[in-house]
Amino acid sequence: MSSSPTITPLIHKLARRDALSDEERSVLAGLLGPERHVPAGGLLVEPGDRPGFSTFLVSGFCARYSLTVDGGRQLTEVNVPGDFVDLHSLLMRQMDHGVVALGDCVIAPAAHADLRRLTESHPHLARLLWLETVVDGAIHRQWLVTMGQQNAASRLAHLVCELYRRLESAGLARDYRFSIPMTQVDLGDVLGLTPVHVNRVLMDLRQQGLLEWRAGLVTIPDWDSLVSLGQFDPTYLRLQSDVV
Amino acid sequence: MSSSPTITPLIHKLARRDALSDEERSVLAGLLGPERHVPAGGLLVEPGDRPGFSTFLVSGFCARYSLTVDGGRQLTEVNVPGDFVDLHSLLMRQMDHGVVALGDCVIAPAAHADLRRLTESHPHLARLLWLETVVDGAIHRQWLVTMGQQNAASRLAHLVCELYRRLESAGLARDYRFSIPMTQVDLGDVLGLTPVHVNRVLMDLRQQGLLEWRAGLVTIPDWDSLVSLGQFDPTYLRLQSDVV
DNA sequence: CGGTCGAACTAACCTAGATCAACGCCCGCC
DNA sequence: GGCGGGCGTTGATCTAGGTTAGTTCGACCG
Repeated sequence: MSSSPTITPLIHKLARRDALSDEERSVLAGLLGPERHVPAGGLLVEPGDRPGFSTFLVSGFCARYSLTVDGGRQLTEVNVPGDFVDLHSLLMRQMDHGVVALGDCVIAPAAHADLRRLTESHPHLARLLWLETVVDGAIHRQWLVTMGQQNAASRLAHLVCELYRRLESAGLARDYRFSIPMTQVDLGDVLGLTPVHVNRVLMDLRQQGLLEWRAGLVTIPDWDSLVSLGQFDPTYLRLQSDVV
Repeated sequence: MSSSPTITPLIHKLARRDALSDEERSVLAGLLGPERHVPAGGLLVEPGDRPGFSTFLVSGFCARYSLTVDGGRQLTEVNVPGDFVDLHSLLMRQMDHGVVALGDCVIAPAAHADLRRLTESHPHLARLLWLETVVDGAIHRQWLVTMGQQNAASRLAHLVCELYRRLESAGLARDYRFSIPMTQVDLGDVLGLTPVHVNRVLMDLRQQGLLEWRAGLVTIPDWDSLVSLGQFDPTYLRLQSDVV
């Protein structure tokens, strides 16, 4: 069980928030189990599940979703490589939502028993993981603000800005372009819009030269304008150090 | 510094989720500092603050809010007595949002230094507090679902159901009635609606015999219908035991 | 090589909710 | 005892986004 390269994104991510000792790094290295592949559209977790482990996203993209009784689907967060998609299931045993693979994903489990043991033996690491779940909450709050106060174009702009910064920070985006396997239907489920209207907004932003989103490839020709349209302020993502 | 009655709602709340030892109870009892009063409309925390303590709501109601550049205000959670309103500030130092008193409030601080010490010495308690922040995230997710998928009337119905169950669980509501100092403007800021439309929806539900909301006093004549209108399922609130 | 399926795109029409503008009520204040 | 400011209420009008019902195009497949 030597440390696999799987874990390095997690170490990088936590170390960006606060310094990690060598010992802490080696504890993290022992946390993840064997990798597993999930095809596009597959479910990593289903609502109501009581998993015995939390799932770490090694590569690919997935999203948390909830279904409504009348057939609606709302995506409540998009996860990028380096994220724990359901770390909170350590505390809240039964999943209140599912997680769907947007494209092909590689995931690795971290057993709850090990995580619980970690909270006993390594409180500083535990606080860093706690912070991960707290940042999820901050992302949710920000999405609530955009849903409640901004129109479709602003919401879309905000989402693209958030994804770009998070991917950039994970080393998966640069030069204002990135690729992500989300269809216009998926976007509608994130933004609370119909696919038809997503398309209209997308065409509109394209014509204004603010955004290209074609075949999973996103290009941002005018970052500043997109930021101001989406009223995007990245503070809530806590991508810089924030000692805990 | 003997234990004040201030702390008992917190002990009750945590004990509802998992058994607490006498020693854990006494640690909690030593956590809260002296009470402070905040008048209606006052700010418990402002965006950008870096508080050295987390604020516990002893009595009254408050709400987390974010402001947008064009003058909008979005309330992202309503807090009821027994809630920590900014427990996450222990991890995420700088506040990404503010907290406003909806009516007169009594609050008590828990020093971050003490909380951090608690995570070292009492991991089980730490996990219970972690769960508190995780439940906040679940509430945010549920609100995202209602914002994205439900119309004004359903959103309002859902909010009232959530408030009733949370207040009931805190011993502050029974017989399908409770009082809460929220104006129609506040409701609009929660639901992402204009006060005008909140009023129309309220009048409508009143005429249908589903809901009375007058002068801060809420009455639910037909709980089942309100639940089904709001598609309310209380699981996400974790009001029952959920061993951690 | 035609057939099917998923995804992007388009157009015509419709409604939930916003906007704007009053008006009444109550309560605290000068 | 008048008066100004929240708060609730109402009506007329407007618009962002939903609904319905397509077309197009490329990828895969038998």
